[in-house]
Amino acid sequence: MIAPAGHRTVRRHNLALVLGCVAEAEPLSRARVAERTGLTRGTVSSLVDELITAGLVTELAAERGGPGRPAAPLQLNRNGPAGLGLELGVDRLGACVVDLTGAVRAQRIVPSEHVDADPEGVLDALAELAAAVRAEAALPIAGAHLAVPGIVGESAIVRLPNLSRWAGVDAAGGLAARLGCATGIANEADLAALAELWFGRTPADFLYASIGIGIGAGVVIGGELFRGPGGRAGELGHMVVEPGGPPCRCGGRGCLERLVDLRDLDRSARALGAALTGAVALLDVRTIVLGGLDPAVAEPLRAAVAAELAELDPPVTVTVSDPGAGGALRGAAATVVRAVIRSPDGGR
Amino acid sequence: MIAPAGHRTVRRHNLALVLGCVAEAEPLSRARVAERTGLTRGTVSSLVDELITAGLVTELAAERGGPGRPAAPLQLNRNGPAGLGLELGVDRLGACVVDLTGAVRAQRIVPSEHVDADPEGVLDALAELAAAVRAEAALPIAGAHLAVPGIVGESAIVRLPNLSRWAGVDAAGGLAARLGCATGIANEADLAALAELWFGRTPADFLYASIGIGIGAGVVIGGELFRGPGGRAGELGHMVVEPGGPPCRCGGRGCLERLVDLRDLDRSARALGAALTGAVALLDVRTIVLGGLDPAVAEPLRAAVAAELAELDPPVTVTVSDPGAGGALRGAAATVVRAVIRSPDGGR
DNA sequence: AGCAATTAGTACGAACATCGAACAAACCTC
DNA sequence: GAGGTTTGTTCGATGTTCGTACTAATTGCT
Repeated sequence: MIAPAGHRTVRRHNLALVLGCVAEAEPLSRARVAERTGLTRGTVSSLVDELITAGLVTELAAERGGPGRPAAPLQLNRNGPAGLGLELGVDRLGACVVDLTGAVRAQRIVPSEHVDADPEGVLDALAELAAAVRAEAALPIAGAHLAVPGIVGESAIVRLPNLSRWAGVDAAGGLAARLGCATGIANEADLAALAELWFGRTPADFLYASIGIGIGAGVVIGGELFRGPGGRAGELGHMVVEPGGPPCRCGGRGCLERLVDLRDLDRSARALGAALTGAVALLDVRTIVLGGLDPAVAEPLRAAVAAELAELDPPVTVTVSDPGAGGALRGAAATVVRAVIRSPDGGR
Repeated sequence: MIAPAGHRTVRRHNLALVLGCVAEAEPLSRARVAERTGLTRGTVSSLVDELITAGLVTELAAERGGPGRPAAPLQLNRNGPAGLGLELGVDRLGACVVDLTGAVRAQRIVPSEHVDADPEGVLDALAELAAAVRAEAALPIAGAHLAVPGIVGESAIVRLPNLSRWAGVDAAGGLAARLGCATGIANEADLAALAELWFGRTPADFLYASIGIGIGAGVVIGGELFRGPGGRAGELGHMVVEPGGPPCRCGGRGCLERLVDLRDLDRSARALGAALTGAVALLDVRTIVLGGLDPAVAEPLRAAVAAELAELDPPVTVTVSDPGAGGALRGAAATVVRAVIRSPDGGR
């Protein structure tokens, strides 16, 4: 409720509407787009023209079949602006390029132990990796997004529990300078949750629990990431599971993160069950996705956690993350192209 | 991303923009509204004309002061459409009328023990109470909203833990028929949280914990109520505080609701502290408002809970609800007028 | 008194995006 | 090859905002 609306606003809105429609169910003719969106065929034609000249949409050869003039199928431009995803893990670096449809066009992941390494040197290595996938994909890059294993504030890293040397480092800014394109940054669990939403088999509302070296979570409500007022929402690892238990660096006591040890699945499942029961009560999500797990551990843990939540009403479904979804790296890259699809005019 | 935008949409948006601007900082001249909204003075004139003929805004006598033509102050119409708030408590009934500014223009609260009473009879009594406040306020009623102590689904009561005879009763529909106006329904804690937001001294992000016969919570994020996918979000009472503790009817074990007993403030504060620590981690709210408390208990409990949360980083503020905010009843009534202000054309 | 300066609100034409309807294009079937 | 059907484009009408010029009403200075 801040900005006035005018002609421009309407055009922007409808441009995004048409592009989103094509992205959702390509290929689609102009006539079908008109039906789905409620716009006139004439208006759709005008909007599609603009999207084509912007390089976001392409028109395929006419498709003959039934009676009447054959439709010209529209689809997202596979050679249009792409997203560059970057990952700074505790023990690896990753980079990938995703095209407008979300397909991975190039990807590299290299092990890289950098707990004690100089952040600037790591950023150099990451930029080099990015250059390699960019060259391989040979697509125009609309922007980049970086996944980090920690809490992210306003475009700067606030806390990386397992990478203490990064405290206060402006990783997004450093990469933007090295790469020459706008670079966002977000929590690894949040981006993995989005990948699960876009490329996995989740409903529009779920909690993604990333159970790795720490425990993080990404919460998706209504198909949107729920970040909370300060961007720190979903800190599942600091739910209190054992009141009066061992103190945690967060200031609480008996936090989940300190009680989960995957060598003891029963104990871990009980702790996760308690934390997730609370999360379900508070957020009202009915699906839990467990991610970041070793394949050998995943299914037993899933079953044990599901048993802990079995009595809840309404019932809660517990699943394991979809390996095809692509994780935080693809989520980061897809975040960029999703932003393009949401506002095709690119902010003017 | 569903509806196409056109002239109509723009007009609606700007109408709401102007009305919201006046509501936020009345009285305000057309020129100031133009400055604040970014619209042209001409456009604002046109929009204000429409709002005045719709009976939502009134023009006061010109205000002389500095040089130049005196401004005609605009304000919300005190005699415009009003909201009817209704409350179905465990041991009382309430009704109130609130004008467009949110001011209470008539209010009645009567004790009424109806755990064993017939719902239809109770609705009759509530409708009668509503008729009385309507007559007293003598304002046109835009709609009604009902506050209930339980979980609300899609416009029907889903569960009222303390009023078992109401399971499955369509209270909103029954009241709409009796009152002759559209009637919404929501959880008591949610509406009390909104009252706190609109008429109290809270920031735009907080958790309101209603500690009465049960324990509920209303979560406000970014100035908006966070309801969750199924409208059940904020069930603080079913956070797990004592894993493996006594079973709860929700299917969990060791739920907060079963462990809080205000006669033992220390124990209650520890349990609340554990649940709220989890809520803070998950939702990232930094302010907790305690409501529904006896004045004698409120401050000691606040202090005890604040002590439990003292170590958290970033810090969390614990306050007691503002008695001037008006609680769920005023929140219900204000919900109606807020809806009018948000979409002044009334949906066409 | 009278006149300039200042601010508020109104009037009018231009720009722009959608809508509706008519039209042209391309294919299928008979 | 004629008729029917569906797709996509063209063109004028409608409606809303914007920019500019104009009128209105008051203060303050000469």
